[in-house]
Amino acid sequence: MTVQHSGGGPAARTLALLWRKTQPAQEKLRGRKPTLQLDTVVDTAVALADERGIAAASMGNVAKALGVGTMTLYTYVPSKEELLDLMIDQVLLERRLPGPGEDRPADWRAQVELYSDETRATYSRHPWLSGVSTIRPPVGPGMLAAREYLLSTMFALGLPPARANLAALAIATYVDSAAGGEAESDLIERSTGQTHDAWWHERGDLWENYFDVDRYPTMTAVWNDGEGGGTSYGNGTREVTAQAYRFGLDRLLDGIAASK
Amino acid sequence: MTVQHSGGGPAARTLALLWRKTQPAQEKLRGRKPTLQLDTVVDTAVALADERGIAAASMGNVAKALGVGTMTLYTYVPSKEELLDLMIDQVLLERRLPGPGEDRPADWRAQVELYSDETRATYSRHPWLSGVSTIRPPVGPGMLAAREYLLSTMFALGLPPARANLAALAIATYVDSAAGGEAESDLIERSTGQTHDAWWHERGDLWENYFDVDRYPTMTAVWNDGEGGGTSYGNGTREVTAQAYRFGLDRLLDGIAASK
DNA sequence: GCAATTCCCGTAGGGTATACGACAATTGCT
DNA sequence: AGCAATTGTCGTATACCCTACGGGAATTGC
Repeated sequence: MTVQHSGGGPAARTLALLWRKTQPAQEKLRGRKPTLQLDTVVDTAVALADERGIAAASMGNVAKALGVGTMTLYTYVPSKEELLDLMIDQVLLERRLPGPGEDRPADWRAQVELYSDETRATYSRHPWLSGVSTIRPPVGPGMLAAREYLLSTMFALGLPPARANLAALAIATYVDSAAGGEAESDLIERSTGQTHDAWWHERGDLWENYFDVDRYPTMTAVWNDGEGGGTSYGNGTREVTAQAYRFGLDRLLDGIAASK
Repeated sequence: MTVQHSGGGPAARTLALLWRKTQPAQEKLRGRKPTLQLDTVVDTAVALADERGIAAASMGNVAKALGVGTMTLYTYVPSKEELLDLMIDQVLLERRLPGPGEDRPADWRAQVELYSDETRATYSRHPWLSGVSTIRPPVGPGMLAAREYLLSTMFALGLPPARANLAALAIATYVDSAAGGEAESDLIERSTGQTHDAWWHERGDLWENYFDVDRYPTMTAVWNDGEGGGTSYGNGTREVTAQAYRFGLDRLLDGIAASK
C-alpha cells in the first residue's frame, strides 16, 4: 500500500486534500512539473456543475474544459468521489460567517438569519449541493466554520453546552434542507424552462380526474379558502415555499428561545 | 406524437401511471398478452434498491431479476425516471396515516408524532428515499395522503387555513429531511460495514493535525464539557443525531402552538 | 549522460440508459 | 383458414460514465 505521509489510509489522504496540506514540508523537486493545480480542477468542476448541472461535472467534461486528457485528473484527485468532497467543502466555505473574534450581528436571531441568508445564497449559486449527501460529510474548513458559528450563536443565546449542540444541529438540518429545496426548485425551473405554475398546470387533470374531494377534505378546504383566489394549485408555488420556510424557522427559534 | 388518452403529453402519462389508471375504459383486446404487471416491476425495483442500494435498481438488474430482457421494461414504464417516481410514491404510501373518517390520536402532538414515526420507519425500510429529490415530487396518492393528514392535524390544533398550510409544510420539511438523514446514516453503516464512531476515529488526525483550537473555540468548549467524557468526536454520533431530531421537532411544535 | 522521479494520457473494460427495428404472439375480419 | 392489425419481447448499437493499466514525456540530481 502506497502510504502517503501522515497516518496512511484513504481517509488521511482525503483530509490532506481538504485542508490543502498535500506536501507538508518537502516540495517535490524531482520529476515533471504539473500543468494544473488542485484548485483549478475543483473550480472548473464547480463551474461546470453550476451552469449545466452536477452530471456535467464528469471527469471527462472537466478534463476537456481544462484542455487535458481525462486520466490526467487522477494525478490531482484519487477519484470522482474525492473531487465531489472537495467541491462541496469549497462552496460551503463561500459563506461569509464571522469567525471567533470578528464582528457579528448583536441579536442572536439576526445571527441565525445571517447563517440562513448565506446558506441560501450558497445553495442558490450551487444548486447541485442539494443533491449531495450530508451524512459523513467532507470534514473540511467549510463545514467546521459553519458548525462553529451556529454553535457560538446558541451560546450567545445562553443555552447550556449540550442543548446548544442539539439546537445548532436542528437549525442546520432545517435551514440546509429548506435551502436545498429552494435551490433545486430554481434549478429545475431554469433547466426545464418551465415554471412551477406551468408544471402544476400541466398536471391539471390530476384534480379533474384523480383527485377525490372526500379523501382530501382538508386540502380542499385550504384551497377554497385561498384569499387571492388565484391558482388553486398554490402549494408548490415559489412564494408559498418561501413563506413556509420563514414561518418554520421563526417557530423553531421561538421554541428554542422558550426552552432556555 | 403518440397521444395517450387524457390530455396527452408526458405529464399526463406519468399521472396515469401513478394513479394506476392506464386503461380507463377500453381494455386492450388485440395483441400479445403482457407477461408482467406494472406493480411487479415496481416491487422488484424497490426490493433491489432496499437491499443493495439505489444503484442496484438499474434497468438491467430489474429486468434480470424478473427474468426478462432489459428492453421489455420499457413497455411498462417510459423511462428510468418514471420508474423512480413510481417507486417513491409506492413506498410513501406505506405510511399508515389515518384518513378523513378514521381513528387518530386525540392529541395533535401525538398526531404529528405518528407522522414522524411512520415517516422515519418508511425511510428506514427504504434508505434510498433520502437521496431522491422532493421538489416536483411524483404527485401520487402517497404524497397527497401525507399532505392531507398533516394539514388536518394543523387544523385540529386550531390554526387558520393559511397558517396551517405553512406549518404543515415546515413540519414535513423538517421531519422528511431528518428521517432521510437517519436512514442514510444507517445505510452507510450497513453497506460500508463501518460504524460512524469508526469513521470519525479514522479521521483522528483531523483534530491532531488540522484543527485549530483558536479558530473553533466553541466546538472545543462543547467537547470539553462532554459529561460522559466519552468520544470527543460525538457530533456525528447516532444518539446525538436522534436527540437533536427530537429536540428540534419539539421546539418547532412549541413555536407553532405558541403562534396560534 | 543517465537513473530516478513525477506527470501526462491513450487504450481498454465494465457499467449505465435507451433508440431502433426485427420478431413473436394474440385477436378480429374476411 | 388465412391475413392484417395490434401489442409485447428483446438483441443490437450508440453514447455516455468511471477508472486500472501501462507506456511515454518531462524534469532533476548525480
